[in-house]
Amino acid sequence: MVKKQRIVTEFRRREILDAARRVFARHGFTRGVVDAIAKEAGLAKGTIYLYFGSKKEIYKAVLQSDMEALKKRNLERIDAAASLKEKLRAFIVSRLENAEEKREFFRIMDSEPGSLSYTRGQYREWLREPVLRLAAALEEASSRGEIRPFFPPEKTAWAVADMTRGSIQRRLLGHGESTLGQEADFLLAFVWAALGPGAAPSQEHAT
Amino acid sequence: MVKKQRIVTEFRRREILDAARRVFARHGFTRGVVDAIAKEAGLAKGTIYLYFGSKKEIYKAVLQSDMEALKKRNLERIDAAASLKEKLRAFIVSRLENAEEKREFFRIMDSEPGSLSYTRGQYREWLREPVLRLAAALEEASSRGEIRPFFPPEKTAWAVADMTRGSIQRRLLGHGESTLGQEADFLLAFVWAALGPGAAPSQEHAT
Amino acid sequence: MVKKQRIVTEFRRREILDAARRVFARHGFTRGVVDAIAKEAGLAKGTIYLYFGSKKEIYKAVLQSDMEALKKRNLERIDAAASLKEKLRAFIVSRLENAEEKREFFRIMDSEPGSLSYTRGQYREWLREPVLRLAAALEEASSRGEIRPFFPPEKTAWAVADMTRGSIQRRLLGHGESTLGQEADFLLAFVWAALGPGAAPSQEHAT
Amino acid sequence: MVKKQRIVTEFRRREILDAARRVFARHGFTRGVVDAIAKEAGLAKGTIYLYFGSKKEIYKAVLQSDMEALKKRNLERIDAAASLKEKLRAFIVSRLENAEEKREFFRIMDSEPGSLSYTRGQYREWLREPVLRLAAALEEASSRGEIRPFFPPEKTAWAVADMTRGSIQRRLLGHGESTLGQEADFLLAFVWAALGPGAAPSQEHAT
DNA sequence: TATGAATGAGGATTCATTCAT
DNA sequence: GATGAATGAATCCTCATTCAT
Repeated sequence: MVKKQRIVTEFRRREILDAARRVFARHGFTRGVVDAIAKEAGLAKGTIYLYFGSKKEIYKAVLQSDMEALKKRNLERIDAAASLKEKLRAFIVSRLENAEEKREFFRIMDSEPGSLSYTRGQYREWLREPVLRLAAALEEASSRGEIRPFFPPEKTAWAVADMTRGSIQRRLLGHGESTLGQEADFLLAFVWAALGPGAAPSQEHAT
Repeated sequence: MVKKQRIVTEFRRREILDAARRVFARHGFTRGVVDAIAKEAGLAKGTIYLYFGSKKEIYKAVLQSDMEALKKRNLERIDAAASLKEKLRAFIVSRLENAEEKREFFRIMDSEPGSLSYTRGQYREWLREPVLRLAAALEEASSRGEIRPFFPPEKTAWAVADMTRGSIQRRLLGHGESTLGQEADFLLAFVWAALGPGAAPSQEHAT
Repeated sequence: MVKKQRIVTEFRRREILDAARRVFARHGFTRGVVDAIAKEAGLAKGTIYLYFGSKKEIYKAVLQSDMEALKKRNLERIDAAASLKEKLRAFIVSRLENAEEKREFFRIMDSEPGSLSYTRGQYREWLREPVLRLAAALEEASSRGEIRPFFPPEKTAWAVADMTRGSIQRRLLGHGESTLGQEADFLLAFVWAALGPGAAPSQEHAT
Repeated sequence: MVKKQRIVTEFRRREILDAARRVFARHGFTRGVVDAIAKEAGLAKGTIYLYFGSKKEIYKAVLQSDMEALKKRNLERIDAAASLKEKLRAFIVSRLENAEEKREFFRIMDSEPGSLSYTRGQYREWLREPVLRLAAALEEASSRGEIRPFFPPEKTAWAVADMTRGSIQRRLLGHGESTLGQEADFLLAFVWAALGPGAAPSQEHAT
């Protein structure tokens, strides 16, 4: 029954990652001590090292697995949407929901990255694909005349991502009084106002 | 001559903060060791503790003083601008320039914060005032009919801040091939396209 | 069938000792981890502890059993030899051959002993008997006038053992370019030159 | 007064090395814990690391410095001696005396080497020079007809070293009832009997 | 004031040993 | 008997902070 072995091992790894995620979310990487992770997982310290080679590896695994999952979900949502507007909404809503659900992961992302010269870069890496997917949709819509053709698709897509991210952070900090839906509505409306069909941008009183 | 005392003390503090900023920018908080700061400042380690109570205090002071200065400059630039559009440009350009110039500070902001459960929050605190200033300008312009009245001023202002921040980060990571000016132009154009006078946003095919 | 039990047990013990010998030879006592021994023996770690109480015990058992075997062979060879010279050659050659064959054991002996305050002492213990046998032969030969009567038999026997040991070590380190036979020939010739019938030693130009 | 700094530092290093030597002599490398070294030196653990980068480095430094000193003394003694016989005595006596005086060092050498794949090799390295010096003297004496020309000088010199080492070890283990002088006398007599002018070795009943 | 040597608490990692299955 | 997952004591090393000079 080798299969069972695998499953148990996988289960333990997941337990540890879950514990680690909580600990890292609370204290960041440096102060998220292995002892705490072990305790949180209900295991002895040594046991942790049966499943992971080092604390850093745990950290990376937490981020990796979460990012992977989130990216996947993100892309699916975008792809499932038919129109550009729907895709934009899918991107925004999906990310806001992810943040709601994976609060801990986002807290880590928001907390202690660069020192490891890993997190931040990895994070953008993860974002890149959905953003590029969005950019492609923008480009297509632009060529079809659905939206104003003035804005470079990739820059635009990143701008959408940045605004969404800001919303998420404010929500994580408890600064948001509006609901998730309101937040999404605002962002979509704002973006669409900029992109949507209409007069060329800033043709009046140029700087 | 107590005054002179003061001045010397202030001078030393500044020296230490400058050294610390460089060190923290290079290595983050945890790995930015006091020894390195002392060496960078050309002082003995013990001396550091004559001017600051702890490493954390130094860290806070670095951020505090930088934030303060940047905020001040930011506000001045906004206030000096006459029209809303100019104010928006002032906000965006000023921040991009700040990032260019105070690269180290921004690298810190971008690197190891939350673990201290201090940085990130403080950062938003600093941003808040300029953002609110922008929001006020938006509100006024809105009431004067200069821009579309559909978007809540504060949310809008934060969105502008978020997009700008994203640009800064991409530039810090070396991902930006465009010049600072191009970046600013795009952001302004995008924002203005959303805000600018014209048809109401997304009144067509509502979701 | 208790007997069968015994046999199986003995077999397992031997398997473990063989594995342990290889591991200890490669890594010494401290770094020769039980895990490695288990793997080498094709057993689970826990199983090891069914046959030995502790890692130290395994270590001792390895040395003990090897020493025992080597000592036995050594004594037999000495006893089988007729003349003193033959006995000397038997002692030297036997040890050189042992080292060749039980390279691993000698590598252990040569590697990490004293820390356990056991090995080194044990090693001499093992040597003692063959050395004393040699000493007895020397004494007899001396009394029969076969060799110079000037040297205390035991000291002499130890000297022979020491020279042989040095040769072995140099061979283990790869420093020996000469064959086993040449090495033995030299040692025997040297010893015999000192002992052999002839003028009294150092009677000329005394110190 | 930079000089003073140097001296104090050097003094501390020496203190630590002395403490470490004692600890390593007692427990070997693995079990000679840094804590014990610190305590033995009357310092805090952290202080140790101000003077040495790692435990291994301390260990190497102990051996290195001792070997260096001993080698130097050894060579001087050999060089100071006029005749071959005197040189042999110098070599033997010097090493026996060294062992007496630097008992701890020899205990380390005798205890836990190979695992570090450093000690043992280093040790022979240290020995090599005096041994080769001796070999050179043997060769010369041989060519001058002072001693029998039958034995390869280097092999002979190593044999002398091996016998001496054996004596030292037995003394360290407390097995020696004879005085240092007696021990030296025996070794010298034995060697000289083998080398000294006289009949060719083993010309009778060859094997 | 300034120094920098000394401190020691804190944290990651290893590995002999145990024990439930 | 056999297993190998789990344990946690033991150990090295780091670094913020103190303090005698």
